[in-house]
Amino acid sequence: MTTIKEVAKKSGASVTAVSMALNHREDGHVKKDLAEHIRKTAKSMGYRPNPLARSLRTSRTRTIGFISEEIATTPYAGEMILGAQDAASELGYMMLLVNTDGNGNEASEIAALKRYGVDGYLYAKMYDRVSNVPKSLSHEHTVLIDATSSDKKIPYIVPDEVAMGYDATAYLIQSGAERIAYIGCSEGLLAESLRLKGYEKALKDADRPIDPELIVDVDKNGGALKAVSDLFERKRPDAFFCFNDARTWYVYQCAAQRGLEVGRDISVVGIDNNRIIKETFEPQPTTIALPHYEMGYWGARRLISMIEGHDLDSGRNRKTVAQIPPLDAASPVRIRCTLIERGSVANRGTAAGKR
Amino acid sequence: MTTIKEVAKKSGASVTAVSMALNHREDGHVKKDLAEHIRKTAKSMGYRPNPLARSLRTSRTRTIGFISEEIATTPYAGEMILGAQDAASELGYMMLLVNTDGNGNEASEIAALKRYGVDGYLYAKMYDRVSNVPKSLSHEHTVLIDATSSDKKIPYIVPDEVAMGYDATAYLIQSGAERIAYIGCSEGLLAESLRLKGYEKALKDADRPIDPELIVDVDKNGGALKAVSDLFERKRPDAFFCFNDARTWYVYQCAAQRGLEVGRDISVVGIDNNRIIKETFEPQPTTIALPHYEMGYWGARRLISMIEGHDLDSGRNRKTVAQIPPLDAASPVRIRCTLIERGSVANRGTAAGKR
DNA sequence: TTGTAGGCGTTATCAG
DNA sequence: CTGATAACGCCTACAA
Repeated sequence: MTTIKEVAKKSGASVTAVSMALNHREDGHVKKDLAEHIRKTAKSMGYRPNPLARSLRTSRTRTIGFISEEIATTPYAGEMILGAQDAASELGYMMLLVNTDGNGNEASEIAALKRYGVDGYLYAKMYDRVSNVPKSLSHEHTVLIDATSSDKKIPYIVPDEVAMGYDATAYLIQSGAERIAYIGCSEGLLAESLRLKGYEKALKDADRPIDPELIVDVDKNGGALKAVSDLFERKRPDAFFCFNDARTWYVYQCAAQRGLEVGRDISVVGIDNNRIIKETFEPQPTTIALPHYEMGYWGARRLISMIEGHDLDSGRNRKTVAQIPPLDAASPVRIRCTLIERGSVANRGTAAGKR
Repeated sequence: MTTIKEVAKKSGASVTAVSMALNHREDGHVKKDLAEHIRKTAKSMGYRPNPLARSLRTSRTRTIGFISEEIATTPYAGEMILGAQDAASELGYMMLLVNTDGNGNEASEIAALKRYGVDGYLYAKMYDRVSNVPKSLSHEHTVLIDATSSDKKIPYIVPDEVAMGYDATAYLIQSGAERIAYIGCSEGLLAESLRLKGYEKALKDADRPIDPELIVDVDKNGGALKAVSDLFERKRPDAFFCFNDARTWYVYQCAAQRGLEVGRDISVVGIDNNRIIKETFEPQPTTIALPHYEMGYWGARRLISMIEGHDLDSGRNRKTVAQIPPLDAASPVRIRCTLIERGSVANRGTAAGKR
């Protein structure tokens, strides 16, 4: 590891000059061409500042802590972590990861992060609900991901569930569907009521009636399958908006039992896509992708902009992000999701069907 | 943050004495009771060493780097990360996480980890294959996870695929199955041939013939379903060992089409368990859990033992681990997996069926 | 415009 | 046994 001192010696300048030049603080301190010269020799020597030494001095580490409850309980955690890591990497930050197991190790993990001097915290939940960051974080730079903060000081970032429901439903309407069913979830999740709200709004905006009989909340396994089956018999829907992939499965299953073909007789839009669905269903359901990657990505960027006290350049993220959330501090960020077409929507000669 | 200097002042000892006492290096340097006294006041002041300062001096950081290719491409990554993080946390280490995207950012991410001074590297792949760590890591403390190293200097840790196939098949044999089919994967994965080997060995050990017609390698979607369907017609197997959850789905689907009931007419043992399967199948397939958590956990422990140059106490891991791998440096570690019964095995009045 | 010196919190060396 | 003191690499007053 080459040090600042060695650069100084080689470039014939003082340590101060080198430090100044390397941090682009030449202002009225170091002559322009000397600064250039220093930077060039530094580069040629492959000089990289030692983050430890720098941090010890500045008490800033250019690291952020990612705190996740039960990282592995959902398959989405990986996406979120990846997004956050991508943003951190783009901005020259490192990410420290800790897991909390719900058994009270949270405090000690956070304490560990504090000791290592992270500049800020990403506090990640695994599905949107009203939540609070622990008091030990409330005065630190913190962003809450995938949960709604009740503490208005803490920015949070959640999927735009209403838009999901709206987009899915509007898409089905556009494609010419007549009786659009909503297969919801009986667990009382926040996402459930919000997606339903979007569904209803889309119908209303299209001057369609809302038929409560087309809306079913189902649980799991046999019971759920039966409930969906009953719906098929009762209302013969020609389109389905499904709360999640398990619900999509029930619909496909019921359709198969009746000899109905997805993409011809019925249309299906689902949320997210399990690997099983990818490897077993034909045609693939049209899907709204859950924005876990984006939540991680924008959460980390937001956090770092707070840390650095200024807005960041717009991200050059390699994944397509439907909408760049504003970075003004107060408001929550709602991420709009992307619709992925997969040919499971019947072409009824209309706009969406024709695409 | 209280510093060593403050502790020195309060306890009336010198900084040196405090440092010695706190690191339990009193040996012949600090009187036993003074050391005790120092430790007590340090504790009462809530003193915690500043890792940055310590690292600057010792050039050891008590951090490890977790390098993962495309963290989010499989749902298992979360498990692996979690396992590694748990082990690190237990042993007082922090984990820095970086992602490599296969587009050549690997070198720069590793360089970043190096600059931050991590003590060792976990190089994680997402399924077992023959692989090498990049040259930049070959002289560092490195453990390869979920891949077989061709460089014999690098320890690696992989699932015991043969044991998986053996256990699953032996279990089906014990439960009284007659015609045990193997539904494999046509992608040519290492896991595929190893699990098949286990399947064959179990049959051989039980003096059962190996019927090639009971062994099918299938791809995905419709083609796979048809192949499994043909197998049902051709051989009427009464038990199935499935390479993964998608294969399990094909079997359930074919059974349903024929009015066969899993757990009564046929027995199924699968690998791993997708959420869709959990929420839709009844009864649940008997499953062999993939050991991603364990690979992460034991990988990190192995790494840290290398870093510290000595074996570690046996882990008090909160998850049950089938077998504690030996920590002798040279050999690869193969993790034996856990069989999880879920009532999908027909009770034919035999040992396994009765459990 | 440049260079010197002090300090961030630790650990390690080396006289007392 | 004990306690100054010098590093570790970097930043930044402040003096030249």
